[in-house]
Amino acid sequence: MGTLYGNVFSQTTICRFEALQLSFKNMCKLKPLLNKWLEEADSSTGSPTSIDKIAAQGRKRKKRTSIEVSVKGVLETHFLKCPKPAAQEISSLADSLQLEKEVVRVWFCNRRQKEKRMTPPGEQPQHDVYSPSVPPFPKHRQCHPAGPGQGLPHPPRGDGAPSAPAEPRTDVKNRLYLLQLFFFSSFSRTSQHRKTVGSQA
DNA sequence: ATGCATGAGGA
DNA sequence: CCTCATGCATA
Repeated sequence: MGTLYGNVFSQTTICRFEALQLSFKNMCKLKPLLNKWLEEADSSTGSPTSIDKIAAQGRKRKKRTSIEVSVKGVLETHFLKCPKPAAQEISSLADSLQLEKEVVRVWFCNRRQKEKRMTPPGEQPQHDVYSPSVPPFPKHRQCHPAGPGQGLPHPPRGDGAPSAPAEPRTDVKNRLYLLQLFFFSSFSRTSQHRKTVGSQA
């Protein structure tokens, strides 16, 4: 048992799902899985739902290179100017920062992904003319392993603009709204616990 | 909870 | 090379 989550997804994914830090598509895909877990935990029969997991790769993982804050600052600046630099730009940038080109490339990739994640709290979903069969989303919040009892999923992040939360994205509201619907229909039951996932705050 | 990384799939 | 879904490792 010392091993990880013998079950399906990693703590990372669960966490990101709950924090709404996944793409909309990804969120849709994961919802059914999470439901399975909830049922499982609910019946508490200990039925080991194993839906497989991609087999382990027999390759050594590169040691995580931690980038210094100052360097991150530089990268961030460049990202604001050009989110998708060409290979050559990456090369020179990496060179001037004394980093491997690959590291810089990956950094940009991840940065772009981050940009596309679910909108962090700050704006509330709007009432649009969508499905009339669902009540207005409550302010619920579901099982948090050790959460004292807060209703908000995540604190805001210092993204530079303290008073200008303007989102350049357009479908954000749709995403949020649909998610609320998902969660509402999914978690409006009992069950407050989930097993597996050995280490959480 | 998040940062850096891998890998599959796509132009 | 990119995007996307995911996760080991780390803060």
